[in-house]
Order: sequence, then C-alpha cells, then structure tokens
Amino acid sequence: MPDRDTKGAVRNITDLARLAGVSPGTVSRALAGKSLVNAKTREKIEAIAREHGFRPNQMASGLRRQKTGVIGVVIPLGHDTRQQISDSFFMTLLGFLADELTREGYDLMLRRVVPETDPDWLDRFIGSGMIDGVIVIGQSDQFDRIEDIADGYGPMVVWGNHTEGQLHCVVGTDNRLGGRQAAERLIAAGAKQLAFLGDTTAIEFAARFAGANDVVRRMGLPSMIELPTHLSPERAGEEIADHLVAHGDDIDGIFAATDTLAALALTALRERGVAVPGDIRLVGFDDLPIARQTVPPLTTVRQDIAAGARGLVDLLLRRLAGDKTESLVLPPELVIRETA
Amino acid sequence: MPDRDTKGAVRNITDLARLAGVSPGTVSRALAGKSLVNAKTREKIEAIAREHGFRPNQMASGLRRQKTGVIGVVIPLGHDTRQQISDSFFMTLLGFLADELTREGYDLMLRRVVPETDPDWLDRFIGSGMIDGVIVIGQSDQFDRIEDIADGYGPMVVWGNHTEGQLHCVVGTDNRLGGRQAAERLIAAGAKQLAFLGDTTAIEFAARFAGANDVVRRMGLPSMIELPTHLSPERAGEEIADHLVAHGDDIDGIFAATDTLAALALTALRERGVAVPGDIRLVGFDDLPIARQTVPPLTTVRQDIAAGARGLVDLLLRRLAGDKTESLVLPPELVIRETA
DNA sequence: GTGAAAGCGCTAACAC
DNA sequence: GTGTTAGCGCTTTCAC
Repeated sequence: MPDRDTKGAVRNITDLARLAGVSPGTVSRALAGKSLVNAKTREKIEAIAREHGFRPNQMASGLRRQKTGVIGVVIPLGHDTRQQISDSFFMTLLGFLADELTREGYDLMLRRVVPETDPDWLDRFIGSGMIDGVIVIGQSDQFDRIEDIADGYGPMVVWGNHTEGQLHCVVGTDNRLGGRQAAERLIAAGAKQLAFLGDTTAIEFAARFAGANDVVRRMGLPSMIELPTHLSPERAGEEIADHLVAHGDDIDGIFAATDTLAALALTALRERGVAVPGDIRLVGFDDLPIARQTVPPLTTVRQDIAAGARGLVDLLLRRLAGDKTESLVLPPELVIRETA
Repeated sequence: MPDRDTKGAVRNITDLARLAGVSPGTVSRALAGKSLVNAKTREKIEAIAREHGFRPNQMASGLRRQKTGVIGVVIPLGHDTRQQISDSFFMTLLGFLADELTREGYDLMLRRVVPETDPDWLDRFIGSGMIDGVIVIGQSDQFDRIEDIADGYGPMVVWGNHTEGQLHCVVGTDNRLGGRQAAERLIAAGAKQLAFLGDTTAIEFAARFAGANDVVRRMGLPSMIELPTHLSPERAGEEIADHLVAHGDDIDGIFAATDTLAALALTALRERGVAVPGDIRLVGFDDLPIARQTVPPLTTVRQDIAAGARGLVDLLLRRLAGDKTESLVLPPELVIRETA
C-alpha cells in the first residue's frame, strides 16, 4: 500500500521534484509521458511517484490545460418521468457509454435533471467548466432548448429522434421505420384494428406511432386507437388494465412503445383471459432482455444499443476535434418471436 | 438564450468584475452567496451574470477550495463480469444514488473498472483529485484491496456484504438472513433437496448460500447442490439448461442468487416441462420489476434499493464531515408470490 | 462592504 | 534535456 505517512509525504509535483532533485517542470513532463525527458530521470521520478502513491491532481491539470478529460452525460427526466424511472433502456445505454468513454480515456460525469424545475439544466452543465463535452440521453420534451444550445456550443451529441433540418447532432434509431415494421408485422399476423400503447408526447414515441400510422393508412385500415400511459411500471400497469376494459374487445393488435409496456400488457391480457397472439397480436420496441423471457416471448423491434453508444462517443470525439458531424440514424430490426 | 457574442463576452469572474465596476473578490463573494455584500452590488452582479449566461468555473473553484463537489461512484467488474453486465440491480441502485447525490448538491462521477487489468483502480480514482469521496458499488472479488484503502482514506462507503470486524464502511442487505428466509420458504413449500443457483465466489452470493445452508443443516436435510453460473444472461441461460440436464431430477427446490437468474431458470424449467412450483419450487433475490412479470410471478427476497442508496449517501456525507460511522445492514424481506 | 494580493497544483513557453 | 516563470480562474485572508 502506498506510503501515506512517510515524513516526506508527496502532496504535489513540487514535493516530488524536491525528492527527485529536479524541477517541477521535469516531473510534469515525465509523468505526462512527454518525450524529451532523460530515460533515467523519468525512471527515477516514476519510481518515487509509485512509492508514494502519487498522482497529479487532475483539477489543476485541467484548469491549466483548459480541458478536463470528463464528458458529461445528462438524462432529462420528462414531465411524467419523476424520480428514478429512466427505464432500462437508458440505463443500458448508460452502461455502454461508460465502457466506450473509458476506452477513449474519458471520465463520465452523470447528471439527472428535471427540466421543469430547472429550465437552465443544459447551460448549467456546460457552463460548469467541469466537462469537455456533453451527451444528452433522450430529448424528453426539451427539443427546443437543446436546439438553442446547439446553436452556440459544438461538443454535444444527443440520443434521440432525428427530425428533418434540426440543428443538434443526434444519434438514434429510425423510429418511424421501426413503427412501420411493427405495424406491418401485426397486420401480417392478422390484425385489422391496431392500437398504440404509450405516451405520444415523447417525440421518439410519436415517431413510432407515426410510422405505424403510415402503414395503417396505406392498407386502408381503420385508424389506430391511442392508449396513452405513463412510463413507470406501477402507474402504467393500472392504466393498461383500464385501457383494456375500455377497448379490449375492439382491437386485435397492439404496438407497444417499449418492451416494458409490452410485458405489462401481456400480463394484463393474460389476466383478462385474452389469448396472445390468438385474439390480440402484440409487438414491442427495444428488444431488452425481458423480451426473451415473457410468455410467450415478445416479438419486438430491436434497437442496437451498443452501436448507439459507439456512435454517440465517436461523433462527440470528432466534434471535440473540431469536425462538423452529421447525425447518425440507425436501422431498427424486427425480431419475430411469438406474440405476433 | 445567453448572449454569447456580445463584444464584452464574460469568460471569468474578472471580466464580470470589470463590467460591474467592482473587484473580482466582490464578484466571487456575491456569486457564492456570501453575506457581507451590499444588496445593490450583489443584484447588479447577478444581473450581469444572468445576462451573459456566466457561471463560475468549478474546476478553478475546486482547486482553490480543495473540494470538488463531486462524488465518485465506481463499479468494479469482477472476473467473469466482463463488459456491461453489471446487472439491473446495480443500475437501479445507481439511479437512486444519482437522485440522492443531486439532492445533496453533489455531482456524480461514474467509473466502471476492471480490477484484473487495473489493480490500482481505487487509488487512481481517489488520487485523481477530482472527487471528494467515493462510493463503491459491489465488492466483487476486491474485498482485500478495499480494506487496504479504508485504512488510510476516510470518505468511502461501499455497497456490499458486511463481514465481522471489517474496516471499511459498508451498506447492504443482510444476505445471510435473506438466504435463510429463502430456504425456509422453499422447505415450507415442500422442497427437500435444495440447489443454489449462482456463483458463490462473489461474497454477497456466498453469504446468501451460507444462510440457506444454515437452514438446510438445522433441518437435517441433504446438503445443497451448487449450480454455478455466470451473470450474463446469454451464458447463464445455457449453463442453467446444462445444470438441469445433470441435476434436474434430483432437486425439488432452487434458490437463485438473483431474480435475473431465477427468471432464466423459470424459462429453462418450462422448456423441460417441469412444473413450478409443482415439481420444483423457486425463490429469487432482489425483487426487481421482472419478479412480478414472470409466469408464474416470482417469490423472492426483497432488497430495499432506495433505502440502500439513501444509506450510502447519508453515511458518506457524515464521513465527509469527519464522523466515524458504523456500517448499515438492511433487513431483507421475503415476498411470497407463486413460485414457492 | 470592498479592493489587493497571494496561491491552490499544474503545464507550456521560453531560456539555456 | 532541464530549469524558470507566468499564468489557468477562483477564493480568501488582510487591509482599509
């Protein structure tokens, strides 16, 4: 264990310089792995550093170099989405992001914000001086605010939905296409009256809904029934049950905005004795692990989360380097299991 | 939107001071909300700051005050646990931690580390100068290293298992007690030959196993069969199937180390045509959302994740304030549903 | 109540 | 190849 209490405790680069009999500048160069340092000197410095468990203070270094080596990751919690909800999808994405950023030598500073109570959430984060760039996970209902910022701040990439002509650089699945795939599958499986389960004020969900609608209209089927829900499992569970009471007999296909909602719907349908896919066909979105484990396993539209994380980090790094980058739209993939 | 391109762009406290016609010191005091600043002066300074969207640089402030306002959260990825696995439980805990820390005015710096490739993971983080304290999520197989650090570094709290006489401050569920509850339930439901599903080299899991064993021995039943698995769903799925081929007919009760494993086991059992709880009883651990959604819903041992997060933050803050704190052991709660 | 000045720990010219 | 020096942007004595 590092020698914390030798009388010559090493608190900074200057202490270390004294012990090594060189100047602070040399220590800085040696520890930063710069060229132009005598091999023996460097070795000696590294030895002393190791012996005392010394690491240069990143705050000081950051201040001086005007870069921190930290990327901010912020999750805006929308209107409904109080507290910890930020569902499994975002959490999984966060995990991948952590891995990618680590690989690139960056640290990750995480913030969850409630835009309603803190309209300044994005400026505040960016202006803190603590981060070199920012990744926003989910546009929530903050599209406009994000656009505002994008106008004057380069190193930002957002996970979310791509809209024609938008300013901010976004990475995300083609939600509209995914919606089409879902509706096509439901119809191919025999559904005639579709319903959309989820809150369409979220822009990603609205796009999924719109995609499904494209197909419904093209096929000349009756327009979809909207079944709005919150995202938190507790509330959504009840809401779904209510929806089924109201519309359960009118519909024969459900497109759920997420797998979580689909799983909940499956449970509610089973409780009502509705056969899936016999009476009602069901398609989810995301392809989270839970999709394989429902009974029957869920047909769903897959988002490639790992590719998304890689894209976010990749684009952000290029922006950090000064590039102007385009948005990245990933293709969704229909995964056919047994609910449709 | 903040006025980024006025000719008098405000990049630091000194610029702002010039505009306000005061000294940097006064601006600092005003923006930090210190007393002893004339109300009018303060107001003027705040107005200018707002107008220019200026925020003091936290790096500089941190450097000067020798505190950063950032808490490090580190997830050591164990031997088997490559990549993003760190299961839903940790991710959920992380979400609650983010909320708690935010409430207390701290930012959260997240790191996932692979101790095998980076034995110095904890020193490195602490020594970086970027964080005021650290929360370690999960001891993985790093108990000894954590003990080493705890010896010389105060502001650290760890989520994990409590062991008699340990140095580091830990918050966690009483795993051994949870294990007892699980075994008691399995036996009450008619099981005679229990199996433990999961990797007992993880210390938390070992404690759960030990607890179950306590009961098995006390009741004079044959000792438990160990069914080791990895944590990632893909690998665990196959491993479980294999285990069932080897031992499926010998056992009538399974205690799974986590709900995720339990859900996987349920699927595997269904595929083999084994009735649950008719032929084999099953109990999980954690009470994640998935536990309500399996078919049939899972009997499990609940960990109070929110309370855990609150405890971690609470203890850390007290340690930051210089207190010596005891560990916090939370009671598990058996939740009886339909698998046992 | 405010200004002046020193310095947190580090890096990057610029000398030599 | 190494030392010297001048800050990065902020806070905080200490004067007044």
